[in-house]
Amino acid sequence: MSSSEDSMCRAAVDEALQTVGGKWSYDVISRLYYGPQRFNQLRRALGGITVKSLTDALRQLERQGVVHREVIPTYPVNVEYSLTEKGRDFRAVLFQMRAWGEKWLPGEKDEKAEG
Amino acid sequence: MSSSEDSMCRAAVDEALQTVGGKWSYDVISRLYYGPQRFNQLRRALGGITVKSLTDALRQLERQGVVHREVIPTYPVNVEYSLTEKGRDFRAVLFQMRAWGEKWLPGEKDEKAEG
DNA sequence: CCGGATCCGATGGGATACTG
DNA sequence: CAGTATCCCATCGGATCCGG
Repeated sequence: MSSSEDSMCRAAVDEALQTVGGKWSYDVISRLYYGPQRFNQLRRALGGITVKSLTDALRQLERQGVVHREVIPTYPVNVEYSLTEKGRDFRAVLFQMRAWGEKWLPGEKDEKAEG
Repeated sequence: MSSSEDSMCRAAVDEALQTVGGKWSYDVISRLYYGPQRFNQLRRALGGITVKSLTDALRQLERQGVVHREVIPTYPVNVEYSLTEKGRDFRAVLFQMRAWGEKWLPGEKDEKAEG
């Protein structure tokens, strides 16, 4: 495997960063792990997020193929958002982030193994 | 144990996001994996990064305990930056990001220089 | 109910000048 | 060499109005 390629590494990591980089990206993705949700359903779940912020976040995730957007032609229109396989697969990244964060969060760990 | 806590999950993931969230954070960390480096050494390695951007990135990483800053009182002053254990441990996160990114990057499926 | 359009304040990153 | 201080602009995120 490529062990010293910086450039291609960059692009791959960048893809992940764009996915969770936004302020609400993580929250949106987290909610969608519970299953498909409609727009205002997400809005309510995320508390004080504004329409534009949520739209932007969803559009970004959609462009990356992380989120799938399905329009259900009822009246009024219903739009359902769900995670794609790529999105579900992203759990591994979040999990790793969380593991690292919890391990090194300040103050939470008293035992400072001096090595 | 934390199996379904969203809030603490958030804090942990947030810690990771703050670490790589900045535009240059990833590049700085990557360079430091090669070993301790001085300020201008980093600057040159990172190409067109400005003084302020590099300073900001390093300060942020320093605050989080990811990077260690050591002043060597020579003349002129030398300052050496290196990764802490927390920083070195972050490789797992970057690795996971990279793995996911490479797996799902659009169209870039073909492998290069396969032995 | 979903979300596009627009204005606005906060923030981040870059360029330049100057200092210890 | 290693920054600090300052100004500037691009982008982000939020609020509001409006249309499908």
